[in-house]
Amino acid sequence: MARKTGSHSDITGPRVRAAALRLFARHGYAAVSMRQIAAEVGVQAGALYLYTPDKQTLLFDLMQGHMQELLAALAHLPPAPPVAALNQFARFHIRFHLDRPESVFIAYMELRNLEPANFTAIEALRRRYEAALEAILHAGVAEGVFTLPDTKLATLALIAMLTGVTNWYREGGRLGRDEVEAIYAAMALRAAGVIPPA
Amino acid sequence: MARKTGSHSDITGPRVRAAALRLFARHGYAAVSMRQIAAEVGVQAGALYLYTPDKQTLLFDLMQGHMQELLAALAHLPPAPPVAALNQFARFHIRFHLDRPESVFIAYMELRNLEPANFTAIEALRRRYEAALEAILHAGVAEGVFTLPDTKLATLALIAMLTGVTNWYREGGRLGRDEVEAIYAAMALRAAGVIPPA
DNA sequence: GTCTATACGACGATAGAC
DNA sequence: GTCTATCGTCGTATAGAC
Repeated sequence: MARKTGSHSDITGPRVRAAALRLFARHGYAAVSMRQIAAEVGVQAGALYLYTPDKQTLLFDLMQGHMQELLAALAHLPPAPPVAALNQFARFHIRFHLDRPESVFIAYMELRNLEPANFTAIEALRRRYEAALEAILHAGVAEGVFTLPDTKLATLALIAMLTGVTNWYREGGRLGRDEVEAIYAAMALRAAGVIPPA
Repeated sequence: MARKTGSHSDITGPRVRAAALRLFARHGYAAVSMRQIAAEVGVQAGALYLYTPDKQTLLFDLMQGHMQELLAALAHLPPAPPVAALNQFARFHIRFHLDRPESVFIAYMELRNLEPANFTAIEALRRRYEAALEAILHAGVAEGVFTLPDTKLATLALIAMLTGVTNWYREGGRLGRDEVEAIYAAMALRAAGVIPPA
């Protein structure tokens, strides 16, 4: 807040993205103006265009970054047999999403505000994530440990259920993150037809 | 399209709401202008204000109407023991939501665009719906037919799973509505810890 | 790298003619 | 009941000073 001029290109860029993330998540892409983002960062509106060619690209970069981070983190999960893999996937999904409520909100709600070419790119990333879960379900059905009439539909149903956690979870609430993770993972396993050991 | 003037108050009102519903669902409340709605109806922008005091009220009326319709339809389900009641609820939820994809989309995505007082009113209606499902789950746990560590959390997880159907279902796709209903209901029952008879 | 100033159009909403 | 015309504001994006 001290100096008003000078060289800040390496820190102002991330701050622009952070402000856009917060504001888009809270009010929605269409409802947020470039002037608001600039005010949040502490610069004038015109200065934003040093860091992004336009508002649409700002949205796309946030969404693409989120999806790439998600896929990169997913790739670090160790291989496991189907039941353990589904349990691991569910817990990973809950944890990852609870860590980034704002990015998640944008990734799911602002799809329709992407221009066609950008939408296609994000959809492709989303499908790669879904394919990872479907592979687990498919393997489990093949091994006879899951009971699922349709792995494609089950994939979408499970992801919707797990992602729903972001609609209500609040830090410091009745349940801790580990408890929430455990309960959701157990429900996911049961939904897949696994009878739990206990 | 024929006559440009005359008395239309009884049909123009519903047409305004229908146009707003379609446009809000497709592009989002904040991204839709009163001029666009007017163009869709075939009147000038100023004429819309004969049917709604402002844009915000238009959104609120759509959401409130949707939730009231949902609760009214829910109230017509016959009483049943927990397992049958959950099966019936899941099928009802899927069917109702597939019948109104646009209203559903708005009801879930435009909450943040409601002014505080309107938000509170819609939230109260949503909670009444959730309470109906939780009552079923609670009764089932009490009778020992459901295995759920937390009925509140399970309520939200199940609703998220079931509502997710609207994200991908398209008329004329691979699966018919009855099949989708059956598969989701079976997954909901299993997630609640019911071991299916088959 | 950030500022001020501005171009130009669209916004929600209203007033008054018909 | 709908129109045209308009108010005041705000939108994205750009130009040029420093």
